[in-house]
Amino acid sequence: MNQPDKGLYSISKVSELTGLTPRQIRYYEDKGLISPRRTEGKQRVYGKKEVSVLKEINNLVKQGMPLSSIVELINTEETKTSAEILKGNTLATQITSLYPLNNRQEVERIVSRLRAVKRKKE
DNA sequence: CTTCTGACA
DNA sequence: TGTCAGAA
Repeated sequence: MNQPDKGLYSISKVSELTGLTPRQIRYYEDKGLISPRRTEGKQRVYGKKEVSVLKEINNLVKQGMPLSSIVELINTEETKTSAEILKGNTLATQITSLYPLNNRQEVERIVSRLRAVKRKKE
C-alpha cells in the first residue's frame, strides 16, 4: 500500500481512479500514451497528468473509438508542428479522417483536453 | 502483499 | 484483455 506523497499514485490507485485495469494502463503506456516515472525498484509512479490523460483516453474508448485511432491522434498531436498545421492538418480534420460521423464534436472536445494536459506535461 | 515483465491455454 | 508465472 502506498501513502502520502500528494499527487503521486501507484498503479492500483490509478486503476480505481480511472476505472481502467492495471493491464490496460500498462498497455497504453506501451503505446506511448503516457510516460509515468519509475521508482528505483521499477515501480510505476503516476502523477495528476497521467491520471487526467488516462481518464480522457477512457472517455474516448467508451465512445467506441478504437485504441489504434486514439494512439494515432495522440502521437500526431505531440509531433504536430506549425508546418503541419499550415498544411491544413487541423484537429477536426484528423478526427474526421479517423472518426467520420456521429460523435465527432464530442471526440474533438475530449482530444482537445487531452492535448492541453499533454502539453502541460513534458 | 503489490507490482513488474513476458507470454499465451 | 485477462491471467498466470517467476522475480523483485
